[in-house]
Amino acid sequence: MIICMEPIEIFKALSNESRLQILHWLKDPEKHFTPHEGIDMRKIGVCVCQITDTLKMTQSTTSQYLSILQRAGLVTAERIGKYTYFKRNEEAIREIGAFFTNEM
Amino acid sequence: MIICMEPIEIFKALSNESRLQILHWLKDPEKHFTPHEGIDMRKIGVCVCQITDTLKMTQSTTSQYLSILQRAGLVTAERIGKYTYFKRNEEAIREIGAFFTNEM
DNA sequence: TTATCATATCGAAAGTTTCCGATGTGTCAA
DNA sequence: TTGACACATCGGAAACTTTCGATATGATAA
Repeated sequence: MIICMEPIEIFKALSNESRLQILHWLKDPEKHFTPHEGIDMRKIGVCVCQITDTLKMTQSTTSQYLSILQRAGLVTAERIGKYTYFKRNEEAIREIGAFFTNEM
Repeated sequence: MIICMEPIEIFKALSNESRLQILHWLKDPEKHFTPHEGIDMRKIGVCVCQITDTLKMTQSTTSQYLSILQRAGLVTAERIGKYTYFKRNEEAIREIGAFFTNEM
């Protein structure tokens, strides 16, 4: 187990339709977002404003939800210039799947 | 997918220390409960009053938590005489693990 | 049939989550 | 160096969850 998991934090983060939605969109970012030029969405991520648009909630709510997902370890953030790009933490998600299968 | 899953309901059910605890105890019932005579805890389950004792919360809370776990499909209940025996739904739990690994 | 035990359900106080608008902070371009 | 944009954070109203005690329901035994 490389990533330190707080199962309750993870399950809480996943207990909300919008956050589940975001995680799902980020699985296939090309389908749901337009890339910034020079940014590979799959490698770097998607910025908060694009997620805000797709989510149809305020920037404030989107930012909070992303930070809940980040604290749970489900996504990672990278700031480039004025944008912060979020992408799935596939390794952590795989480990949670394994945890569920083996420990639950 | 045999069992109909509501991921949000499942994650909500798992977002609570006591409910996670119950699910964990039921994995190895011999370790945490005393069997009723003639009842194989692994096959039939554990009654609400024993779970109440181990949980150290009221009967009312325990009963509600079990019913949340049941609605999420994580446990099943069987009434025998005046007792209701709850046990893990191993198949559903396995499917949730698979769902997590494949769909999340 | 009534008393008793096991369980479920109701109603409520306290705590948490959801989601917002307003405001603060970091970055870049003019 | 200021204006504008992207993002984070604060404070709060409404909705939901946690947990309880009281009470209802179901089953059995006397």
